[in-house]
Amino acid sequence: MAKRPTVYDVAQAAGVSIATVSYTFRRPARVRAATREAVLEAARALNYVPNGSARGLADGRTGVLGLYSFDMLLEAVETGGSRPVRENTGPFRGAEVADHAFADDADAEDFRVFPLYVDEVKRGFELECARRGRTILIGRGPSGDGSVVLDIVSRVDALAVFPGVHSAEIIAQLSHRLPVVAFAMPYGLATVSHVLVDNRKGAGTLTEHLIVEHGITDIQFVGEPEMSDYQERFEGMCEALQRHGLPVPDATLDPTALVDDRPYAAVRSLVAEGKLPRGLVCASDQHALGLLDVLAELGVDVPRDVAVTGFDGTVAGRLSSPSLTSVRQPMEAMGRLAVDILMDSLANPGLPPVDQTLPVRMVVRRSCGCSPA
Amino acid sequence: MAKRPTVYDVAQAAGVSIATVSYTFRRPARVRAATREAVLEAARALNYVPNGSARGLADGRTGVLGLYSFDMLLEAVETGGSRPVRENTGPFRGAEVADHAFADDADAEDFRVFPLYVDEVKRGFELECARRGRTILIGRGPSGDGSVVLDIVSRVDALAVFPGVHSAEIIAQLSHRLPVVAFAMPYGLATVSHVLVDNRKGAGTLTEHLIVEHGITDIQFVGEPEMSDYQERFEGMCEALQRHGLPVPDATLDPTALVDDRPYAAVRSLVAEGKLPRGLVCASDQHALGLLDVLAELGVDVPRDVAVTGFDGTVAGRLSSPSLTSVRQPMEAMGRLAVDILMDSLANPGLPPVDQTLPVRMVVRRSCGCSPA
DNA sequence: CGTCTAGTGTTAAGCGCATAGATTCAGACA
DNA sequence: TGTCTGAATCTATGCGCTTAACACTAGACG
Repeated sequence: MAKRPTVYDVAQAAGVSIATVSYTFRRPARVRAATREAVLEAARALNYVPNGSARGLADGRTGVLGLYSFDMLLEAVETGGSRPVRENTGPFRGAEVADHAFADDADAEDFRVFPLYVDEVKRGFELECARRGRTILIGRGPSGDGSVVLDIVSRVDALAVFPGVHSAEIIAQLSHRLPVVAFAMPYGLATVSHVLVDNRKGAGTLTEHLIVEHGITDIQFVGEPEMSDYQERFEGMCEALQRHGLPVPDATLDPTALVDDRPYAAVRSLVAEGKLPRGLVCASDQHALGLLDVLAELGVDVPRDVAVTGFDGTVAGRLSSPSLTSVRQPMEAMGRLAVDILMDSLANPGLPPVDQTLPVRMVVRRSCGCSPA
Repeated sequence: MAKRPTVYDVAQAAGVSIATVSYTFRRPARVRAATREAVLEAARALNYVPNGSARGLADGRTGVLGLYSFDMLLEAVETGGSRPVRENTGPFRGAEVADHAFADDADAEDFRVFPLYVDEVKRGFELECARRGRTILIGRGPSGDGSVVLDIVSRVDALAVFPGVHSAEIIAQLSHRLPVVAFAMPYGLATVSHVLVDNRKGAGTLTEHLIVEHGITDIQFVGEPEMSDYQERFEGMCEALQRHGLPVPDATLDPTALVDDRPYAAVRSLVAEGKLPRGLVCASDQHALGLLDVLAELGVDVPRDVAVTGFDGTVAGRLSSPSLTSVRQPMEAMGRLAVDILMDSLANPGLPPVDQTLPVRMVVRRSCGCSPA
């Protein structure tokens, strides 16, 4: 690779000082038209591109927005995602891949692992950044570990994060160095902005649908209570039950509990005991899909024996059998909104963090017992 | 935001020179254990994070891989993607968005615009980078314009690009400054590596399926010939026809040609003249979906009146009605392979660029006349 | 004992750019 | 002609880090 020309080279070629070269690019108005042309001409001839690192160092900003995911993959597996995600270690050799590019195509083909909720939000973020001509630095890492995200924070002006289970502390720390917006939990961090959705209302709407349209009166919730989003959805369900004078479960069915090394222990035992409720509201589409697998395995028919609902509105729920009644989040808008918030914080430092909650919308499909067109 | 601590602060706190601080992080073995601990302790206490820009400037590398798309969105619209993509200008206001987050939910909901081919490849790229603990700089911009990509090249060590129609020259230029790998065309650039798929074989397989399984003997190709991938697919189709002694069209049906401001002029007139062939092999799933819309509008039934095939194997083709018989590209593998190639080039400078071709696989669904399970 | 070596730590010189402040220069004006 | 002003350009410094080169110390070894 050729040595890259610098301001010095351009300055020499144009017969000016490096300051003039810099001003030509950063504050063209400050430079006489003729001089400016000469500089641009020289730059063009030399194929000059300003060095991003040097710029970042000199003026203290990078012009880049960061997007970091505390990895949900592992978590997806743990929560009973049907198929294990590809092991994330060891070398990847291109030469070898050509021969079995479809080795685990069952995964690739069935869109069950992509695009997930995160991916659609990320897309909104990218689209909005592209619209504004901004570039994005993307990274991801295990939920507990801060090393990768630290590598990022020093290269971006602001950061959006998908929090993991154990990331609250790290996120709080980051927010002291640069503007941070978190998708969903952990809210309550006073120094972090949040893009949220109306979890309560969403879960409530689904629950009422089961009650009103399908006459179901015994409903339980599948999801880990320790995630605040899930907690809110659980509460939304409970509130709806309450409004209708129905019994309210005092705990969720934790899908991560194992029996014989297999997830959904609680559901399995309910089935075994013949005590499965008529309705199961799940914390996410991923949970619901995992649940469908388990129920199929146990010979329980959905929706005949039990109605199941998801949350998110991912493609996977549309492709499953039966297709998933769910609540769709405005993911693209969420991603765009995050950019909006970050740019605002950059433009007006000192602005306090903001929380914005977006609406969700029910998507009725087959897993609840409806058979839409 | 608090002022960020530097090596100087850490050095002072630990009672050593800045060199020792730097070595502690870069070459721990060079520092006595006790000293190292002291430095790490001080760094921890101060919440120190090395500045990425300074590092990049000092040692000439950033540790970041770039991924750039010469924007396909506009192109997708032009080629008759059914729905126009959101206009990409004007401000985006978060405050307002809350009220109509689903304003154009028809788009969001029907996964027709996401994930596309590019998105799945990008995912593979991201996964592989995550696996290696690398961060990615992502950008996109209009096909003719180099300004955004230039902003990127000075911040990354190597770059993968989705070429646009008019990007060959820019890409060639980039490849003189850093390792570049291009997905698909424009190959022929001697300084650029390529990740390719077997377009000929893919299109040939589809064509033979139409011939052998469905007894179709008149087949034409829908796609712009100026893109070399499409050209190869066209040729693959022609070769298959030839092998079976069938007539070979001498040109493709260009979907961008307009009649009354509407795309697919060629197809429209064939229909009007009652000369529509029995088989239409499309350059991509997007083309095929656009075509399905047009045919539906014209009252032509697929697959009864005409068999249609796509290329790529995107979700959209799975959700369309009828679902799309297509060829699936190993997109995740393609993305991973690109990372592999770039890392190799970085590890062994001087290595010549490589071209790697991955296999594709036919996915039979309903648009060809089959009715799989 | 003097010399060498390996192990540690420090000094100092950039990396390429932005920009405050100094300098120069060309009118404007008295 | 002398002075003042504003525009155009330059000089000089620093952003935070890496690293070659050097300095020092404590054995090892002849």
